[in-house]
Amino acid sequence: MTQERSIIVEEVFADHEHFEADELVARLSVAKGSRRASRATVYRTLGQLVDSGLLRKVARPNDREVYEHDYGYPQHDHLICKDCGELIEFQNDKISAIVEKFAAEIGFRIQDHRLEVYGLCANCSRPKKNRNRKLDRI
Amino acid sequence: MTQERSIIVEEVFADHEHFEADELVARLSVAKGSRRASRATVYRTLGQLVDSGLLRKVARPNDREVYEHDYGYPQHDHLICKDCGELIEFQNDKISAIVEKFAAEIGFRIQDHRLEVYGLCANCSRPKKNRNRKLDRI
DNA sequence: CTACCTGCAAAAAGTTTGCAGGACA
DNA sequence: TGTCCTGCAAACTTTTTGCAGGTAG
Repeated sequence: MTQERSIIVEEVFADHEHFEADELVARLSVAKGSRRASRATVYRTLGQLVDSGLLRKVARPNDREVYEHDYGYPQHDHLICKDCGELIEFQNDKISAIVEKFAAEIGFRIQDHRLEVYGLCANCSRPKKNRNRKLDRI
Repeated sequence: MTQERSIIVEEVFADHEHFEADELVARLSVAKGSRRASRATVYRTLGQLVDSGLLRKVARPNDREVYEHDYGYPQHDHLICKDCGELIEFQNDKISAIVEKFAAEIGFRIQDHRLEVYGLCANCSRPKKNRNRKLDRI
């Protein structure tokens, strides 16, 4: 356990938000009381946290892997807003059951799954907000 | 409609297999009776086919986008073997229904979804075959 | 003391894009 | 003829890796 790993783990588990590797790198590349960590170390440590089951990769909305806590949290999936990028968690006992039944029939051994539902969140699907958004971009 | 686009479309819709962009590029970079297409054109055309709803991206098993026909084919999802990479299609009326119900409750407007179930296919989960596989790699 | 870890910078892998010339209609 | 398309190569993005020096235990 090194200083770098400890600051990475602290930052990752400070809250239960979803995050991207690059964003974490950005937060950790500015020194916090002489503690910081480099890009390479952040990626290496994230890989270890995933391997050890503390984190999992949940989606890839913009070609960047999104991570979330996996230890002690129930299985769930995500709705992903294509406009603002928000991730909404949702529970799914039945879906797992359906998938498991099918897998059993064909002898497939499930390790995990990933359900990504794309669309527009309540906010972004309001016409007026959408129009403002588009104008803002010009 | 150019020669290049027509050969790409022909190749893509020649069968109903899943495919990766790079593999398609490889097939099309060798001339077929003076007809071929470059990497850039293949990527550009694939993007258009996805936008127009003829293709969709279904998974990303090895950091490469996997495409399949979307026009005229029923909604389905995939089991993905982590060992051999095989994609197994499976139908899922109930899953869509469950997701739609939840989305409706929170005002989320679904556009599409992607369920990727990872694990080992019947073949690869047989202990003996696995052992052979590992030895083969050395 | 030894093994493992870090940072840097360069490499990788897949995909996108600028540009100059070429094909479609 | 004008516009859109193609091919090449270079650019880009995210993530990984080689290497030389540093830290944990």
